[in-house]
Amino acid sequence: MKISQLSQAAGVSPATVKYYTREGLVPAGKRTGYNQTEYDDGHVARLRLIRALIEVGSLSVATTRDILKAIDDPQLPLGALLGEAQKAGTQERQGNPSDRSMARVESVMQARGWKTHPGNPGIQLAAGVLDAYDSIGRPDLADTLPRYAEAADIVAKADLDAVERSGDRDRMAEAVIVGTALGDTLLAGLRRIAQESQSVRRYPHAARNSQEREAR
Amino acid sequence: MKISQLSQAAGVSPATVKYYTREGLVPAGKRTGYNQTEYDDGHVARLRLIRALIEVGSLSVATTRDILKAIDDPQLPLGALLGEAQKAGTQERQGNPSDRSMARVESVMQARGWKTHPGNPGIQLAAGVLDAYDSIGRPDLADTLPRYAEAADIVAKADLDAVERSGDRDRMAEAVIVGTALGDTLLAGLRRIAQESQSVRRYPHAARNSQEREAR
DNA sequence: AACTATCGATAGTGAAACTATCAACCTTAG
DNA sequence: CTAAGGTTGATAGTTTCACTATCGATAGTT
Repeated sequence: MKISQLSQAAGVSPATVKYYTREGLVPAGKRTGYNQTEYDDGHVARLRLIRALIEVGSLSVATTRDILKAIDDPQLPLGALLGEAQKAGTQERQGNPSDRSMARVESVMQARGWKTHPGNPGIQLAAGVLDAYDSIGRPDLADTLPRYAEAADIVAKADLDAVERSGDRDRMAEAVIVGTALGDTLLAGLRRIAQESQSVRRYPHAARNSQEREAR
Repeated sequence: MKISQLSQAAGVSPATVKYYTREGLVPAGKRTGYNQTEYDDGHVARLRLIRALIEVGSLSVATTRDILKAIDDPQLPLGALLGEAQKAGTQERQGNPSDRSMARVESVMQARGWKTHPGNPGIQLAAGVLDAYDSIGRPDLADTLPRYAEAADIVAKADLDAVERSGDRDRMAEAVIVGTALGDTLLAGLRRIAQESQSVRRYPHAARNSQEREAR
């Protein structure tokens, strides 16, 4: 398969295929001459995965590269892979969270019986949100925390079940990566549906015509 | 309060204050001379809110502007405000989702008794993720859908409760906006904690030392 | 009077994610 | 066999985003 066919099959431009290859997201094809390189179905699958992570999961090219590297390492145990996957959607927090917010997150963890290593990126992420609630003068919004945690538990169980059902190590690895990265988006979508539904149920008289101007 | 004091109080540079003012995220201060403008505490609060939405919620400046405009419009009913808030984190989907995925999302909605208007951005978002699962050859990952929906329901109820507890219209409006935008991040964080916890519970022997290299 | 701060306007910067161009060089239809 | 067209890696250019810097005019401060 030549680059134009690969490009066609995967739905990305040849220039982009080259770019991803340079950046190390796609393995180089098999050179068969000065200007001939042979690609295969594995390349097509890889490109589709990349596009899904970038477009649907909103990952950066650099994050996607790191994650794919983890999948490609057959030595890496699943636990470590999960650690890599979790870094997606967790852009390096700069100002680290306050002790107070960290303590609140830890108290929720204790309440749910959650145990992780202390560097889990989700802890910083959650604590950062609590700090943000404080900084805008809305500490009351943090009251949702236990119920969010209950929801997170349900999702995490579903995630791990999906990984277990996947079969061999490589498919499990893929499920970890994809489930974590795209799962955030899926959950966000469902949350929006549920929110509007709840809103309609509680305020049946609310005007919603402003939402008609979708087509702009 | 002069711009340097505002800048100090809110933790953003004077240049950035000017930029946000130009872009319409912050109302102009009260001019008191050719080169004097007076700002107040409302400006400080607004800037803190902006920083929270952009840094913690990862919203773009343009999306933040649109959302703030909705808060500022006292005519806009809460339902319409929710619609605006929901557009955050829902970057215009370009290729619209397949009928098959839309149908799957709708079937979950029916199962949970969810009712929304058809243009709800979450529907497209969720269906897009299902399409992505298909495109990478992992339709099995969509089996998590009902359990994700259960979790979304719990979160949405917590969200609406928080809005109701907020008091007057303006605080409710703020809760809708902030809860939707930052809630995604909070949920993502908690999900990561719960995931690792589940993983540790199920695979107690998994090596996790690769996660020690946090400080890079 | 000297110094510093501020004003709006405009130009510049740096990162990210592509996209275009290039000259050299195969492949293949006619 | 040859001409048209596809392919190669390298490199340069483009676009968008979110700021950041500079400017000349002017105002308050010591």
